[in-house]
Amino acid sequence: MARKKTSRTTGSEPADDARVRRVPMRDFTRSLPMSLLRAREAVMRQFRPSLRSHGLSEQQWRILRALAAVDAIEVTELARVAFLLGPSLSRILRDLEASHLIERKLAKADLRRSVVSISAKGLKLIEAVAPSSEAIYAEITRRYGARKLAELQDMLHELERSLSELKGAEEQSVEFE
Amino acid sequence: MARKKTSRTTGSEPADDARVRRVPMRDFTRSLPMSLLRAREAVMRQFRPSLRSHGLSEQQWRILRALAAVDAIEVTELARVAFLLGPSLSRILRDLEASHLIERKLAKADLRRSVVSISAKGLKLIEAVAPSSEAIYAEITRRYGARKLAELQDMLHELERSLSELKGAEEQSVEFE
DNA sequence: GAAATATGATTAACATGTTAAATGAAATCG
DNA sequence: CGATTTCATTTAACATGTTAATCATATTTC
Repeated sequence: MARKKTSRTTGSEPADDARVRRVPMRDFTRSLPMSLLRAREAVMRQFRPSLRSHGLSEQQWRILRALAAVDAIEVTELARVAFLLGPSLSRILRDLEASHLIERKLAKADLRRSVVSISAKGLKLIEAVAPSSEAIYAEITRRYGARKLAELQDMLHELERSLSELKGAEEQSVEFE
Repeated sequence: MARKKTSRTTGSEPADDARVRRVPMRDFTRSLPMSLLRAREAVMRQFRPSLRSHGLSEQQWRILRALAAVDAIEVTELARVAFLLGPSLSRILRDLEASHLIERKLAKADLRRSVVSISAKGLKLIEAVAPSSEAIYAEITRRYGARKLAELQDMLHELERSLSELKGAEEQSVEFE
């Protein structure tokens, strides 16, 4: 029974008991998801200008880098390593193919599958972007500390690992609705 | 063993045997942005089913929680604490208001600003979601370890802090084009 | 005080995230 | 075999991310 709307008068300072949080929870600005989101944004903010100057989105860059590390790869596996959902990947591959940065062909053993590889043009683009990308990464490492960075990565992977078996607490208790 | 692009007359690429990576870079699947992305996804995967069962998106939940902690807040400040861009926030507030989960009024001192607060219905929703949310957070803490979790948070904040002054390495060298 | 400028919020346009449905091909069942 | 089921990918629909543009109000400048 919040009575905040009753005071549409000038007094933004309510005369009632409102004004303090009514539902005590952890300070969400310090929650783990928020910390991870902000940290990631702080990192990506460093890379985006460089990528953008080459006309690449963060996701396109992930895909090209994944492709540069292999000869060819199936779409499903590419989704896994680039950490993209199928529909997003499908659209981005369509555009990358139209830009001639990648190439596709059907897997002859299984016509449902298609196999993707990076083109010469795509490789050139990576070669153009890589120096600044590496320089930025080096500067981040320098600022934060190489040892600390490695430790952070270990802790992040351990977090991932420790949650990998969990199945989303009580959705079972509601999923029948 | 498919050597797919041997027949390309791209010229610029040497005729070396493809199939291995040609552009040596760090393994991007272990890059800091990817580690942060995967860790965050592993965490959010735990919360999403519960939120979804109450018809809430992750962003809507962030907004409601931010509003529950204050009496009222201006849109710009809300964007800052909920870590959302203006346009996203604008759309979500429109929908939350239509659902009567929040209320808005103009700031009388400055008619450009609007002030948002959570409604009684919104508070009830938070009270309904909070228990499972807290339980999930507790389980994550239990699995990963409370001390380790606190340490991880510290390291994430320090990463954020150490990058806060950086301005995006060499976009200056390209931004005039 | 009127014109110019700056600011807060929204809208526009397009890319991506996300879930469900559709499509086409392979595998399995009968 | 033929029907059904499973699987890989795409398409559809809608929410959100992201940058630019717009709109209304405030502030500044002259």
